[in-house]
Amino acid sequence: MSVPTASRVLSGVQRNVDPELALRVRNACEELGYKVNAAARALRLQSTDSLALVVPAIANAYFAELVSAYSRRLDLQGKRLVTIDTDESPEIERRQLGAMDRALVDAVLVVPAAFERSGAAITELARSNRVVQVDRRARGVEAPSVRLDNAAGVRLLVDHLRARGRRSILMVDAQEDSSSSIERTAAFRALAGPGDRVLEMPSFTVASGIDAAKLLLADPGDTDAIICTADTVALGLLTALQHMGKRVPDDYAIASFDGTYISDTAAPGLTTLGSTAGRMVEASLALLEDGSGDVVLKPDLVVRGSSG
Amino acid sequence: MSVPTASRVLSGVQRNVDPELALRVRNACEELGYKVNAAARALRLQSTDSLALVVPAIANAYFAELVSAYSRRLDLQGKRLVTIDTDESPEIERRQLGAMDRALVDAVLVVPAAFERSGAAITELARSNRVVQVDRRARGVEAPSVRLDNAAGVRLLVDHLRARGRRSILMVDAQEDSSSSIERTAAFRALAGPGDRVLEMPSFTVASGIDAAKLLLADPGDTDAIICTADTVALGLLTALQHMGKRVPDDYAIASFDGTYISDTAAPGLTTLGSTAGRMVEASLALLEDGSGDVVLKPDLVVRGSSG
DNA sequence: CTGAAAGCGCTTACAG
DNA sequence: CTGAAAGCGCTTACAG
Repeated sequence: MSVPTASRVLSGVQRNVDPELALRVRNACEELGYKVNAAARALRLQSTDSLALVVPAIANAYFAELVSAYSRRLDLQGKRLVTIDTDESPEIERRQLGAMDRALVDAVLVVPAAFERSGAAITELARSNRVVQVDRRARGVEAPSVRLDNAAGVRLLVDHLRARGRRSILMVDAQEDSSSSIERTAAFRALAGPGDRVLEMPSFTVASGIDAAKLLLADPGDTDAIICTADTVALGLLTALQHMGKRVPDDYAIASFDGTYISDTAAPGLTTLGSTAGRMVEASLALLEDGSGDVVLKPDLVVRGSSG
Repeated sequence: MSVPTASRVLSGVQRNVDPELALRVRNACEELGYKVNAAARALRLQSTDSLALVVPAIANAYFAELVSAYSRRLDLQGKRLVTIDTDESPEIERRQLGAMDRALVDAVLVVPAAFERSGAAITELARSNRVVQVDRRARGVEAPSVRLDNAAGVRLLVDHLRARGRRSILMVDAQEDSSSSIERTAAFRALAGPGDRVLEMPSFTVASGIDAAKLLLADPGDTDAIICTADTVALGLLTALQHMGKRVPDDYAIASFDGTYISDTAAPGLTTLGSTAGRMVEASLALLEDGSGDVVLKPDLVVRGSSG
């Protein structure tokens, strides 16, 4: 019963081993609590069965759902997903990506923390690892990407609100330097009329939504509709507006982007773009195989009570 | 310029290297995009600088905040945290823990998916890795644990609601087989009077909270106060009750357990137990050093508008 | 200060 | 079917 034999049994390689010997190997492992050393295996095989997913903020429902979608999908094919939270900080992201060796994960799926400041670390990482940018891009990075057609999403929401008779739309965004924010505000400004405006909050959180409601009521203008670039923000805004005596959708129609579970459970339900998590997962894993190009996903509209 | 020299430079070991040689090494690495192979390093050193955190559901705000707290804390000391989502499934948990080799992470922090069915996999893992159970325990596991004093938490909430004049309390829990659920419902039943009751929902989600509201209004009894065992559930319940024309806290006082950002942003704010994430992180990392025993954290009460 | 050598624990041609 | 040997890429006594 030699080391190579044990290896053949344990790694399930298709080379016949005497069944009785194999059984003895398995029993011995059981008894001794022996497990194959993953580092040695990775060193020898030059591959692991795990992928890394790097997200800016796991507490954001949108990213939490993305993590779940990847986890379930990869578990199905016997792979592991390790998730890293960069806390929206390009510095933490740089340190984490720097430590992410090809030897530990077969590939890295990254949602860049920032458009301007994430590029260098991701490009550096892409020198030695397979990398796909998910949901956002960073400036100047060659690695393939999967993302939403944000301009189309904005158009869908704006057209919907106008069709419902709304005249003055406020877009509530977070001034985080992300490619999706940039694309969304640019598309909105291109479509905007004189009564439309943009409000930049500090972060994609429920708290920002609440603050946005206060700012809006302090300077209501003609606004009769609101587009939030994240469900968490929309939730805070909706709740705060109601708490301050406003009716949704009567006084304010609200629509949002993410299509997370939040949109379905708010009261009234939030009109949003449908979740793209599933398609994003499939497209990014396909890009990992194939290797190049950018995938842009078409959004669709899910109408609920919040938009009237 | 030999391999050992490069190793000394790159691993920053305290052995003097000629500064000029060191510089040449660094330049060469820069140019070639060379990075130390983490698997080889782990194999040689028998340690990595990363810990694993295994949680049942990252989309649950409570766990999302726990992940963030660990991430920030470990980033500070130059370590990495890899997070694994088991989707509340003991089967996924078993596969993930089985693949989690000592060679890949220095230790595993695990929130068991289930009380009864997680024990075997965690015990098995503990044969070869340092393991600490966080927030929940699994039956029969020797590994140390950090958790909330759930009985004290229940007492705090019940006493508070009674002091506010409430007579009939409903506890809304999820029938997931977790140690915290078990401890909370047991403590509640021990304190309960004839008008108090327990409602078991399928999961710790906003949707369960909404369903709980419907069930409650279908059979209102004398209930005038509700304790939710998770903020997400409380949020769904609060929103749904308001939507169905009930006033909080006038008709129903609500209190919850987790103390996540949700409790602070609901309208009215949720009375909860204060967040223990920070203390849980510190205590669990200390246990990793020291090694044994169980830490039970004392809860405190944070009173907001939802409890009257 | 620097390099040759051993060894961490695997897997896989290769020889038998 | 089975085992001896080489080598994955590191780090660290050891010798110089």
